[in-house]
Amino acid sequence: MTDFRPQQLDKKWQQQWASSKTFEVDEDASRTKFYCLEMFAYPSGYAHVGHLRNYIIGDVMARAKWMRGFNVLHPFGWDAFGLPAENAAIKTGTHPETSTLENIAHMKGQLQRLGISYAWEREIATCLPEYYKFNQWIFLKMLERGLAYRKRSTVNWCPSCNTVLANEQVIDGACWRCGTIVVARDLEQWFFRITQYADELLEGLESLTGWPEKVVVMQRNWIGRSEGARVTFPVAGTDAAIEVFTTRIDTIYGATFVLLAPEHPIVDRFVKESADAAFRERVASFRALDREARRDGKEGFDTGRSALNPFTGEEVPIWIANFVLAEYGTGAIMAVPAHDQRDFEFARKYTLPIRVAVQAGNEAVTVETMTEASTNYGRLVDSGDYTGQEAPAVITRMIADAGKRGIGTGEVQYRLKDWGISRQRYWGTPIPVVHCEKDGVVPVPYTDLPVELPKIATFTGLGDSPLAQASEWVNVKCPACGGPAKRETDTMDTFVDSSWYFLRFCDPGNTERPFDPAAAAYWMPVDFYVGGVEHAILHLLYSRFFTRVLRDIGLVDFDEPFTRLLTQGMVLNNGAVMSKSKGNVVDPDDMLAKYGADALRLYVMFVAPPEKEIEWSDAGLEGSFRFLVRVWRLVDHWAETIGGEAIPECGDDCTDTERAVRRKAHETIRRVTTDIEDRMHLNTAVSSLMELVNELYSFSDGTARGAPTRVEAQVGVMERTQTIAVLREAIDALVLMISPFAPHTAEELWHMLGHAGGLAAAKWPSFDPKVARADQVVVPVQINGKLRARVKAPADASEDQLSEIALADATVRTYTTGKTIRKVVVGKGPLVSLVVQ
RNA sequence: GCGAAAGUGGCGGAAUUGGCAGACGCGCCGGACUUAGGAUCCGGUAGCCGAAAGGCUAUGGGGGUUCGAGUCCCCCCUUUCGCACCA
Repeated sequence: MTDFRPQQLDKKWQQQWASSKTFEVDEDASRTKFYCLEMFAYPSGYAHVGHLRNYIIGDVMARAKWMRGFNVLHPFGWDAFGLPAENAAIKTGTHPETSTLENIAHMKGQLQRLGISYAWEREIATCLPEYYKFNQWIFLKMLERGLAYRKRSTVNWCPSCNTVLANEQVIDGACWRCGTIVVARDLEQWFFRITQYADELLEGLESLTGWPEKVVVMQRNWIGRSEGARVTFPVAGTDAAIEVFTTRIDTIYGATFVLLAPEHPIVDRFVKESADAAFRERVASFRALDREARRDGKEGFDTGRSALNPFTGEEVPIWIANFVLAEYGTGAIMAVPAHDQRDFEFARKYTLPIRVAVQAGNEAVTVETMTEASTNYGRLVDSGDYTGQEAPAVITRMIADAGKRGIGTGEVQYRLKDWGISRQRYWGTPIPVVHCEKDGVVPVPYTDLPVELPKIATFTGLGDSPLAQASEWVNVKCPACGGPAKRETDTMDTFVDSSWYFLRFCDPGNTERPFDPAAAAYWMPVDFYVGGVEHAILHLLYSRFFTRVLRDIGLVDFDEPFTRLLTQGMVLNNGAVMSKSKGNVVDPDDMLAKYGADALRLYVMFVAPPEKEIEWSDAGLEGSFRFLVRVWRLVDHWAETIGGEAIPECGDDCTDTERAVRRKAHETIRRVTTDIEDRMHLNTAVSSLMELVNELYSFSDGTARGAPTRVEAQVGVMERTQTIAVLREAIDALVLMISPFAPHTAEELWHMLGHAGGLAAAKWPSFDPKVARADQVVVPVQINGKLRARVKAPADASEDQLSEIALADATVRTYTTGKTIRKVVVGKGPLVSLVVQ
């Protein structure tokens, strides 16, 4: 008996994989590629077991694919720029670069101790100039194409992080990272024109059949396409006009007032022209409200002005309302209280007129009786020439008429905004432009890339942009005129880094371009992508955007970067997500010291399907460890006896028991293979392997103490070459199939079984349906819907034969004698169902 | 409020297309081996009735379709997640 010492095996095989470069790959046109990727990590310095789950999921997939003959790219890297390192520098004085590189080294060690099969020579870190040079390269390309542009705009400012946030980084009016309430601030910013791709990003979702529906829906909602019309309402008594966006132009005869966002530009004019100090104040106080406060209730006030409804010619009052969003549509709406719930509430609150313009449904809607807005489409009433016509056709007609009369036009609006990428931070990619007094914004020439981050010694956390302090770096000659100029001191949002890193892995050493298009053509798209659902919108949408931009630049020739997406569930402990502050983290190194990497890997895969959240359990881990010990003992027990035997041909000379073991082995191969490859049910794959082990134990009873086994107790049974061959086949298959989950143990066992060469070179076992098929099947018999008997039948029995056998059965006959058999159904399974009366 | 997913033993979870509900594991109970067992092996373990054979009841609740429903349809309850004035 050889002892199972997982810690030694971990070390031995990890060294072996590293020294023989087992997982390093090259393009090979003769082989089918498989690109398996887990979302790269922010190097916080320490990963608890909750962080490790998706790497294990990816590794199981990668290793299984490897054995199935694919050329597997399985790389890893670091999302290494970002706020936490800079915040730490402010606190401790440690330079972000120092702490980041240390953190990377530590976390890399953690992943290596888990035995994840990464092609480490492709490792990338976004904070290195070799990488971010190409953030800058892509930025310049986008600038050339008008996809990167500058605009002055109100942005979200986090007073705590001292930086601008993208819309997507604001959650419920608060900073996504620190939770501080965001305030508005006006700054000159860089934007990526993602809205130019809005329709394409939306349509592309249709093709993402390998993504969870949930994520597709979230993206669709985020893009938020809506078709409608822009209609012009002239302001009475002036040459000005207010444009509104509406999806319900069919209700325009019911528009009884116009609402403006407090920030709407025309409000400035009203304020300027107004002598009323109270009016000014109300405007100012409305503008000061954050999103949170505006949600509390619908508030508004009259501007004293009125607008002309271009369809009716009627004058309607103009109000300012807190719930009208300045950043959506035109920042102004026509209010139709009869047919919009929000307008209805507003009208009732301020007793503004309500007028019905559409009748939907059977019961007529009247202003007097309605208690809520009637929002369904229907037949128009009191709508001039359009009266009696029906939506949606009338909408098309009204938009066309508005166009002819020059009072409106069809328009599509998106909830999606252009992506603000400027960050007033140090630890990020410098934006490669200079500001020249004479030439304005001048791009840094490609030949001068990368614009390297200067070393800054002290981090105060005060001021707008830390880079502004590095005066030697800031002051440069203008690339265009040679005169004095200043570098841009903002850095890029780190989501830029992560929007194309998966492409860099295809060719991480390229110094001329982000990557070689030929390499990307071979490896991309990513076949299997694993990561947290928290990236369902931002990272995944930006990556889809970047992929299209790079396509238009000519670097890739596909649209969608990720074919199949798996969003793994979180790991909870004591009902909560693991976090240091909650004090419920489980340290992987503790677990490795106690049980080894394989038990940890196996447990995390077995306890629940990958996309579900799991609750950490020491007892569960212990159970997985026990299972590995069982496997170890089984193989150890038989290794010598069964060495060198060929795969059996189980003919008539095999016993029933032998045939049963072969059947179980092949059935397990079938189940594990489909569970891993088709269904991603890794938990049931493991349970199938456990069943096989149980079967082999009852066959061979491989106890630790060498107690007489059942098989050995039968005289002469071990002389049967068939027995040995059957065991050999089953045990080989077991070790092969367990290897993606428990690679260290499997490598050692494979070696013990006398196989030359590592498992990565071994072939996944193949399933033989002929072997898996039983000669006899047990057929359940239902009588009036209740299970009453089981009968034995030949596996290839026809439906008629099955009914015959069932009806002849003694138990069945106790239910049928003296009664009429009304119906006999033979179902899949097979199964016989009788209706008896 | 809108949208999505889910609800199965003491627990985590199985059940692939409508076909034997509870695989597999944890826990618990019993046995074997033992000076000992928290090691290992074997067996049992949804609930109720029964000595047993067996029967009855069970997949959040209520209806329906079907020879047959955890699975499909309708209504309701609960939980989780996402979105939340997007005109």
